[in-house]
Amino acid sequence: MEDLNTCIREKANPMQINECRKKVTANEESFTQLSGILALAGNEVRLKILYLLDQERELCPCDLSDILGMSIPAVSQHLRKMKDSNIIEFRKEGQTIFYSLKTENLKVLQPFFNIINRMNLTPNTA
Amino acid sequence: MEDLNTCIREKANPMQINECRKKVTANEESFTQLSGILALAGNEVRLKILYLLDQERELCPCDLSDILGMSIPAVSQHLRKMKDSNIIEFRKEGQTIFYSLKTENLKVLQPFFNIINRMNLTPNTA
DNA sequence: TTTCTATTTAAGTATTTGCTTAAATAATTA
DNA sequence: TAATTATTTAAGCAAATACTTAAATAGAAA
Repeated sequence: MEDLNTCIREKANPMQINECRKKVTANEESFTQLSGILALAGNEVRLKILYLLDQERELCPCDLSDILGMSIPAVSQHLRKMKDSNIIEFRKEGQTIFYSLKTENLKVLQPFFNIINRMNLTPNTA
Repeated sequence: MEDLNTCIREKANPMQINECRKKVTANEESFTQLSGILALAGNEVRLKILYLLDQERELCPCDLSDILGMSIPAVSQHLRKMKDSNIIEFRKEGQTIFYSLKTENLKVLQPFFNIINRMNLTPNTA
């Protein structure tokens, strides 16, 4: 009873643990970047927004609010988060702002959209 | 000044909005499921754990704690979360518990691991 | 200019998250 | 049996989230 909550298994493989440590540190940046994008897409509202932007090419906060049935500020704050993380961009047309996906991140996001479309292969049961 | 914070654009396309609503409701379940998995992988610690489980086939909380440099209870709670969401499973060997990825979810997770591996194509600058 | 429309921003709040430490389980060994 | 080891669970807490409402900004139309 000297080092409580520390668990140093006799059967542990120090070589394996060391190799794993190396892999983690070598990819540290990738883990940070990727988990950031996944965290954004890991919110149901934002995943829907991303999916809709992919489908429609571009949409404004007003329409998104209408489609998703939630307040405009709520939508706007989600859009800002994604804009700040550089996964979406916008263009102005009068007082309307159209948001769209940044093509750079499509490689990461496209598989998700494919999954969503593939998951729902029974649109009308007829 | 009658319906503040509601924005009904004249230029909005009601057809488009209606189609979008349909798409969202048709895929409601997919959005919930997928965003759940993405939220799990959207945490940097958990993404590392998933990556390591993929690389090593299976690992115990003790070794993961050692590799990641964090407390065993912290690791254990992440593992529980992923076990509860059915993306990992475990087997017992004595008092050691080995966690591994559930193969069902590999289709969703594999692209992430590929991205991590591809992101780091300059391991040693020599 | 004033009013209206589209959007953002700010402030407040309830909920969730991810850790900490301490205690509880459960299998193993002495 | 008691002590050790591997792990989980519980309680507590600071920080992050995601909404709300109200106010601010800015372009368009009257």
